[in-house]
Amino acid sequence: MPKNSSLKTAELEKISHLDYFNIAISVDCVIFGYDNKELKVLLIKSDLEEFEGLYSLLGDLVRPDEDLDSASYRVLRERTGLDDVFLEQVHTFGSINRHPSGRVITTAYYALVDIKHHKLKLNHNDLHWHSVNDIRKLAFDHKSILETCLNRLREQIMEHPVVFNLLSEKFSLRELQELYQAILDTDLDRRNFRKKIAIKDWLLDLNEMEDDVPHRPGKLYKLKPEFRKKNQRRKAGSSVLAG
Amino acid sequence: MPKNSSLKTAELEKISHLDYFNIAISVDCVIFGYDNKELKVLLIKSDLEEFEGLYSLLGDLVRPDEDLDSASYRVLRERTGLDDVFLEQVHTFGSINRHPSGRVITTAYYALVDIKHHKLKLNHNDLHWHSVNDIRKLAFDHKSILETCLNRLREQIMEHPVVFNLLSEKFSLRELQELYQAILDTDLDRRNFRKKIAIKDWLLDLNEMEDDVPHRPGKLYKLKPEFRKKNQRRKAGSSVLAG
DNA sequence: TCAAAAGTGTTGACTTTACACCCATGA
DNA sequence: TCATGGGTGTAAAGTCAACACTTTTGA
Repeated sequence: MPKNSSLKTAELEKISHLDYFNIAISVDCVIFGYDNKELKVLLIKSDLEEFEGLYSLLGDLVRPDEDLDSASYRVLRERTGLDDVFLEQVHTFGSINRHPSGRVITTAYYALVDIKHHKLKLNHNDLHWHSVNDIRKLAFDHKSILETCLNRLREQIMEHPVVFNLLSEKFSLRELQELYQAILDTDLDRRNFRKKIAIKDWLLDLNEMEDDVPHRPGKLYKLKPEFRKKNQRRKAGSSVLAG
Repeated sequence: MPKNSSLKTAELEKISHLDYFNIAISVDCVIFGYDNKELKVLLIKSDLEEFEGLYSLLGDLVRPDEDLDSASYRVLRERTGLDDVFLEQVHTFGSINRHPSGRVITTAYYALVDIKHHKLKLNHNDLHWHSVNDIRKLAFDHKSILETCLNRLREQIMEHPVVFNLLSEKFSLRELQELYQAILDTDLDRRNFRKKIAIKDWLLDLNEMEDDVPHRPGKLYKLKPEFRKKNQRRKAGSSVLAG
């Protein structure tokens, strides 16, 4: 018994919304990896004739029964086989003509994966890792999406312990510094870098040494478990069901 | 003449997208104002029966022929009459059940307006300014959207000259400090605050004094013109046409 | 024995914080 | 003459950037 007769119910409003269900929504994932002292991004050959020869980010339309985070997580899982991955929403791109097939608004996420993880299996011949620095042109507005995500990554890395998702579990301080340098595209002072990392107190000294380097080996560290966060929501939800 | 016959054209792909045109997309604006030493937000009484008695943010569905920024700008203009407003995208909320009328994904923006601007005209009886600190419950997931936008605002204000959009053109350093305190919900040291603002070099000394205060009047300042940015894209586009 | 990187401290510049007094104005 | 806020400087603590030498290891 509504007091105010001008109130609509959700059911009634649904009808008037129908006109607007003609914009599609997608997610695009900027999947970063790290190899050979370079920051990489996972790209696929575009399957649209309009963009023949160009690469694009990995994305898909959002399904009616999944939320945005799940959709990007699904894209990631389908393309890489990985299911415990750091993933963060960055920005939504909604220019009218950004997609030649029609009106598609896309929400961009960035993901950080260990390019050497044993579970990583690229599921498609046209999927390849590209050095971020070498990328000139991408399909759609994906170059601009990539830049936005790279900027976000750069803002995050000194404040939050995220880059460890790009490394194997054990790493030396040299490897860590090289990774920071690759992301920031700059050189860092070794002593200052080590001091800064020490203050954060993110690392656990494993009392192990590198054994595969052609020079004096460094100590190995791993991220303290309390700072691992990756994709919490998913982990909680699925691990109960998976038993 | 495509070399690879598996390439689709955009026209072909359009068909397979049709299944997905059943998610609506909206924008929601967290419109901040400042009055009486309190940070305010503009809310409207929800017109959905499900949320009777609750307030909600100002939003609307995105039209097929407008981009996201334009849509949020339109909401702002329609609701406040203002057309030169600071507006920034914050985050996109896409939980499956966030809207009782169906699947609606929303992109949140925050706006900063001068609550005393002579052009400001609230176009609806159920539109009111609410103290951010007093808000308990909002319709939909709007409380969480508000919190996300408030956090973003707090992150921005020391780095970027944005808060001036909440003040009249001329203001004293006391007014500016009170505004920062309202946004951050904390007290600031007067001398340190003034030093910090002086270093930014954002302000122009107008060589005028307050004349409406019951105590010693302070100097008046305004933001240097080169730091005004508000909604650049719109201004550029419309001013040419408007002549 | 050489090449490569590990490991490690100090100094100066700068930034941040805490803190107190006199002044100008209107009521 | 009182209450209110305007306006101002300094010292101590902390942070940041620059910089060099000795050690360990593998080749």
